[in-house]
Amino acid sequence: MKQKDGLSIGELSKQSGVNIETIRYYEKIGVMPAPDRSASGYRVYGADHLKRLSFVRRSRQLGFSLDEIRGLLRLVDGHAYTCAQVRELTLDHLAEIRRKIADLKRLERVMAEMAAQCSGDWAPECAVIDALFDTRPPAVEPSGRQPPMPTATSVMRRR
Amino acid sequence: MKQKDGLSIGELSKQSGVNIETIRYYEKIGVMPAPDRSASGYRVYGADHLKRLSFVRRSRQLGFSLDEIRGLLRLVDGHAYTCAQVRELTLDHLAEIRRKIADLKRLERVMAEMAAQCSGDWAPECAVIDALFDTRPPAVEPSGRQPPMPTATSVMRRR
DNA sequence: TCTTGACCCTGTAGCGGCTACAGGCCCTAG
DNA sequence: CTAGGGCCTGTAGCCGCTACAGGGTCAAGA
Repeated sequence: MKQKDGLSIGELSKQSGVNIETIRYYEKIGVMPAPDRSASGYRVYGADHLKRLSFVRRSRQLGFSLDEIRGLLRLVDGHAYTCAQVRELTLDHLAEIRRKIADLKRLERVMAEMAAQCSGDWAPECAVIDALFDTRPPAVEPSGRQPPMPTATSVMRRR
Repeated sequence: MKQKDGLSIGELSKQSGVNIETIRYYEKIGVMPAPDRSASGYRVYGADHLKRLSFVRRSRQLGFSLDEIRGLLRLVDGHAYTCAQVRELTLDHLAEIRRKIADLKRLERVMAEMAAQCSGDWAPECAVIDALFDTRPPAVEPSGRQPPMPTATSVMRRR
């Protein structure tokens, strides 16, 4: 029953580096097209699916949101994109990345200053805590509203 | 019925700069203690609540997760923290921020290179799209698993 | 005194981008 | 014929909020 280039979802997952559950999720939200099914209902993918999924993965790694990726794919699918359109999306995204870097650098400076106040000895009063309890408007004012700020804990959980 | 220092949730919100809904959320998840209630069931806050909420707000702005903030507050509440403990949390967090900056700088470089390839003229083939379709492992390998990557769309929605 | 409107209450559902089940079916090797 | 791996659907959870719906309360003005 195996057709040429017919990949199971597991094979597609391995070749693309995208989680099986994520592939199904992409299908559900319309980022990936629904593939053919085998007689028993298994998804069967072709080379085009692999190509598209790689596109999605790479775009995600570059920080594009799924919504932006949908936009890019719409352009590509319609063969109706101009280089200028794509360039604009790219530059928008680049600006966004630079804004985030600037925000994080401000954070870095404040945190480093706080840590520097800290002797490291035991002490009942701590400069960091004092600084955090300081109710004055903090030195770090993000350039926009701050993004969800993806939590150092996600990393801490990881270790 | 107004007791001295008795703040309504709306007043607390204004003075702390934290959204009303967010204050109630903090109470629900145990970051803020449940305050007294007026006869009619309204929350009544005191100066200590304002202080604590400011602490939370400031810590959030510095990128601490609510889980980390809970940790800090536990130390503070127990009066059992050593400066060294706090310092360690701070330095962990600082390292995390620096990691994110490094990741974003890699992104910035790749995106800038892609955009530079782009003439901006109309063209049926586009360097950016080509680069995204490139299935080779991308030049940008985040140092850990990449965080949720809080989407440029949240910004685009904003405008 | 009554009415208006601002405030407050609880509870639930939604966002993005997955991940992790539960409870099943299918397929192949031993 | 059985064990195990894969696959299927559907739902619930993660974080840190935000936005309702559908009520109760309170103070100022007519």
